[in-house]
Amino acid sequence: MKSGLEWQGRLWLEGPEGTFLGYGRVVLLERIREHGSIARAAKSMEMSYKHAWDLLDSMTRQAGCSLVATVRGGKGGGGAVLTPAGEKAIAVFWHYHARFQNVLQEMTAKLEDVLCDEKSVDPGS
Amino acid sequence: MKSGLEWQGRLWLEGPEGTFLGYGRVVLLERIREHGSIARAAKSMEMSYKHAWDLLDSMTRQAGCSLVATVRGGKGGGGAVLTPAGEKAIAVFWHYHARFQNVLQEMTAKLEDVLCDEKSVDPGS
DNA sequence: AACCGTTATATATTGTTAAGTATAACGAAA
DNA sequence: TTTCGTTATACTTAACAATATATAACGGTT
Repeated sequence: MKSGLEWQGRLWLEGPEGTFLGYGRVVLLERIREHGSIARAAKSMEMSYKHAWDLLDSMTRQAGCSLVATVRGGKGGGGAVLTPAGEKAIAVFWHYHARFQNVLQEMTAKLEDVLCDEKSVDPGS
Repeated sequence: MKSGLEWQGRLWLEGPEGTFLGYGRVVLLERIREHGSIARAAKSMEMSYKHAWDLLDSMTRQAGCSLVATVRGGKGGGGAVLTPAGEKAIAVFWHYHARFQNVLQEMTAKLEDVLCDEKSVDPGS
């Protein structure tokens, strides 16, 4: 990384309605697992409840099943826990995300120096 | 791709000020090469001139040299052509972008079916 | 000298995305 | 039956990004 530049990227799983599973959505799922409610999960990542709910709604519609099971009323007012599908979604995403990051890192390592000196246009290995 | 889902991603080269080189910026450079002016390049991709100019300015500052050489006044009012650095930027980006797309395609091919049935949480190979 | 389409730059407008706010329904527990 | 914090939903406001518009400078050509 002689040039001070590095390859970066975003990864998401594309579904029929656009994004199905991406970084933010997976973090949201993890926060729900951690906090036991959509409201507290959203607050913990400075996201509005509405936005969080919309994301979950989008995921649920595209997955064909709920990734979280919600409860209204009752002790504590209700809450939300991950379904097995929700757990799997997290695991699958991080699995591929790790690969993805490795590729970016390799690409950065191979990135040769500078554009500005009068050299060839060969992009490298 | 049994599930109808596919991995998608965005790739960019990160510099000191954020994005240095990404898909849209590279297409802009190519359009400048094609049209010979920033104004026509921007119009050809339904981008405002200002936005195009800002992108070029950002690239120039981060590269440490101009990726396009501009001329004001004169025949036709002026224009812009790519510098060798600009040509190299295009070549480098597409080189890595192709790799990147290959990885996404491989990942999609390995993506196993569905989240919703009661199976293991194993993310696959 | 006047003209032209461009670069370069500033300011205003639009449009989109997310946050903010409000309200109703929920239902176990006190 | 009242209370509680939540889910679920609608509506409003704010933040941001990009477009749109405006203006000056440029300099070869006519």
